[in-house]
Amino acid sequence: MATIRDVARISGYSISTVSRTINQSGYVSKTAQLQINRVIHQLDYVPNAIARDLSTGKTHKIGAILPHIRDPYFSKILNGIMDAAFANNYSVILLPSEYDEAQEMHYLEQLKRKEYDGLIVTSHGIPLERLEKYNQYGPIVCCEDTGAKQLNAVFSDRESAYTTAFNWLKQKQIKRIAFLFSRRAGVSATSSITLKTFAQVYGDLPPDNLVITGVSTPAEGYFAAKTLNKQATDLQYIFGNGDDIISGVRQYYVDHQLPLPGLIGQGHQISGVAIGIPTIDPHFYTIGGQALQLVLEPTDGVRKIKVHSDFIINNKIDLTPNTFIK
Amino acid sequence: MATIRDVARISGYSISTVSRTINQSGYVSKTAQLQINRVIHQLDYVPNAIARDLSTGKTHKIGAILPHIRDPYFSKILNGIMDAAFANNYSVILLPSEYDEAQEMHYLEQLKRKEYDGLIVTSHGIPLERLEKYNQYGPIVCCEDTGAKQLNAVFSDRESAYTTAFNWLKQKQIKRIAFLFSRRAGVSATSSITLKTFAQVYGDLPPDNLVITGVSTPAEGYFAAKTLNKQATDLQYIFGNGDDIISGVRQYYVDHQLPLPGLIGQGHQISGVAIGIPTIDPHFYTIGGQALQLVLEPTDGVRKIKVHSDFIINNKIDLTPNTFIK
DNA sequence: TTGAAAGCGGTACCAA
DNA sequence: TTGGTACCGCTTTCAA
Repeated sequence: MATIRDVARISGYSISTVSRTINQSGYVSKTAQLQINRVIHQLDYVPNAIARDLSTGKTHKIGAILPHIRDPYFSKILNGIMDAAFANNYSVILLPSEYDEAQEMHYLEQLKRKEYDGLIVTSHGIPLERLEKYNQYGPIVCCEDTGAKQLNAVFSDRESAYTTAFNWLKQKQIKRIAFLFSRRAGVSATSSITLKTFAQVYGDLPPDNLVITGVSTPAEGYFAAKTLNKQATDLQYIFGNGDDIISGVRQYYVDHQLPLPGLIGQGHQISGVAIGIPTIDPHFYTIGGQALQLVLEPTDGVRKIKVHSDFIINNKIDLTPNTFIK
Repeated sequence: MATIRDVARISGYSISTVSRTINQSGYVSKTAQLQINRVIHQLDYVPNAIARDLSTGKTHKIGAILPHIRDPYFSKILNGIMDAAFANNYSVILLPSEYDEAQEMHYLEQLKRKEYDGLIVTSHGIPLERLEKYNQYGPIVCCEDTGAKQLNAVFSDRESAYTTAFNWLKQKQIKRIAFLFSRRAGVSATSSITLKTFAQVYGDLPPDNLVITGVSTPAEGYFAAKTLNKQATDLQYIFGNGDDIISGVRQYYVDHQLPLPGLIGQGHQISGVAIGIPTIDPHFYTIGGQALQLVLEPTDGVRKIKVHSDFIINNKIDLTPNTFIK
């Protein structure tokens, strides 16, 4: 592989002149350019990216920590990040964590090592305090409400959509509502907000036997339905943590020819449209895009950006091409 | 940010000794280790990844070219790549192309510039010949049958599943079958194989008005259904290029209260399970994993790996947790 | 067991 | 317009 030194030597010009030619910066005579470009072509030379990165101190890469991409939630957010990165001439590195703290720490260390120029944390297992500490080593953006913490955030304003949804249920005289969460309220911000909003509308938290945690796949939804069917009588609605998951729930009732309770999904995914259930659309694609924008921004202080979310009652296929991208 | 030089200076040892301590290579006395580690800790020092990459000539990153990740096809394959990369201590860089040739060329150039150690091409717009040329600059693996080309490949053996599916249809006396493709047969390998296999079983290609191309979203599926319903009478089955897309097709018939033709999907996605249609499962997750394995392998010659695919008639939710990951 | 020094392949300042 | 050269921060060989 030819280097800039080879080009310089063979063309008879100096390294500096070659560098200037490559980067089209500073003064280079037409003749020099011609000569140098000829040699570059002849040697099939291209500058080495790593060397350039080292010299400039930038990698033009942003790391995206996500538990996994099995869930459309993360696919959508990632898609938002990716498109925005692309538009800004950055590329994104996938950093799967499975919520493992050690793994997440590893990625934070990599930020410190300048493996990437910034970090987007879509979801995490480690406490926010830890993230906060690593902010000094490079820009970090979280995709959740970081509250009083000194951490950039882009997150969905779910309260409004949840409030709308719960009021809609209340108006329909619905009382017995079950909840599905992936992680329990202490750990997951989403779970806490859901329950808090519910309590605001209904005046009280749901009973323990109507809150199921540890559900994050359709199959787990299926089993959650089994549990609910056993322990909860008169169940009227199930508020799920994803349309796909609710599909699993529904399957259980269908398989056992049981009367189907009302279902509400989240994520505005295809599966929800297929079975025509109401859903919460938190606009993950937008969140991802904003997060990337923020991580690239010169960080004078901390910024928190709230993204609007919707409760979609009449959930039918959107005929605008490419809508499900987002 | 402290450098290895700072550590050397302050600890009183040489750079080499510090380096050896960090990498636990070569001989370092216990005392030296202790001293040096103390200084490392005190300075909050971590080695710079870019400098290390430059020195070793490796980035520990693999680029994954994909048109987009809206389609579960690419999510699954990406998931396979990602998990395998993780297991091998590599990370993956997302390289979205939208099938744009210029963009794909750009990524190939980046490979040449050593931006990553290897490249996985899940799908592409540029001709294989082009890819072949760039093989010299770093390992490239394609996720399709590369035929006689000198290009590593990991791909799905779809013929067998397609043959099974078409025989199943034939046995049911089904004659009028429509096809949905994202790109036309000349461009897309999948389309060609589908039609070829169909012809083998049925003895003839489907009539032109039963082949719809340019369909790659549920919304486009919806419109395709509209077209089919107009121009194709007696339609018995629709063979779609994705479960999600077929969901869009189904929606059209449901919306207009038309008799639903038989539907066959592809990808083994949740949406297909939700509406209980037969589907082709090409095991994309496995393909992604194998592709990564291959790109890391010391490349003595070219390898082609075929991954088995299934025709799933009784498509119900798989109750093994996490199955839809794959 | 340790250290000097030559890379790795660029960038960019400053002098000519 | 051009070139010399000091970085960027680490690895690795070889001699001491």
